[in-house]
Amino acid sequence: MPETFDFRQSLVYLARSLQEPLHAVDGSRVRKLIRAGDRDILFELEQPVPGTLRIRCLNGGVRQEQERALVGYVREWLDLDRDLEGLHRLAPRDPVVQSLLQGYPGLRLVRIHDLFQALCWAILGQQVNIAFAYTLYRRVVEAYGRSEMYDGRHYWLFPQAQTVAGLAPADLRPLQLTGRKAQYLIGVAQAIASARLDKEQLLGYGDFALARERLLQIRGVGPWTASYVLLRCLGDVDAFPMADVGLHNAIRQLLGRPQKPDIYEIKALAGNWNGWRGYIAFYLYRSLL
DNA sequence: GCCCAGGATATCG
DNA sequence: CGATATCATGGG
Repeated sequence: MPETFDFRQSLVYLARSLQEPLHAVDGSRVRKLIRAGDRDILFELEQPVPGTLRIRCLNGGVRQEQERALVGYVREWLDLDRDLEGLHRLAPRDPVVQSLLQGYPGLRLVRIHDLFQALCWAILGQQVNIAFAYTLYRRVVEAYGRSEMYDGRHYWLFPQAQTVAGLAPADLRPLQLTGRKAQYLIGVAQAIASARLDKEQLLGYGDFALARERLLQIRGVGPWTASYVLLRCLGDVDAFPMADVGLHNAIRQLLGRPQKPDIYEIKALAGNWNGWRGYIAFYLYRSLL
């Protein structure tokens, strides 16, 4: 376990919404259902001793190969393999970074493994407040995802792209998605289901700028959504959703300003964060909880 | 009732 | 290319 990691910080972020359908935080542990090849694995993550993490499968045994997949999943989910030295080096000469690192020591990016899920979450979050975005998200999951019951609670898997690809906007409208969000989601689902869009393909470019261009070709994916997905799903820690009003507000609070800084000031600030703009964006999101 | 919210797109000058 | 209109709905 890296020294610059505090599991409790992950839990705070994971517990930010009571409507979150895809994992459940309960005190000092989190439970989550994931697809693992031929079966679904419900696992529990806990920190019995500082500096360690314990992964336990709750719904049956795991073969060695599944165990490896599970460990890999967790390492990606909580961004455990990242060397944050570069980020910490920024702090001494940047009051914003210093304040964030002091405020949330050991916080690491919480990633979204599934590309379809990440894109949907971003699209649902476009131009609406987070609370409403969670409401839409939960409705989509509960309408088209799979769930497994454990210990009196449902654990959900995000819907598969193939499922949503077969829907019509009229199917999603009753969930109170706007006509546009419905179209965007279905379009993204079709792109992924038909393999025109694929996470491995995006990572395979070996250059996040190319992945970004590819994402921007998708209808409904603009600069904000592309950056958000690059950060949360693809792990591009320099991807900064510049147009994000939430980030603007986080920076305003941090600087103790009455009004949001304009785009030029934000660009100037972010200019000092080269290589780590996305990670700092995640810390800024955290500061809004 | 009003303003805001983790935007994207089409259209215009 | 930059500014503007439109979408469209809940939260506070």
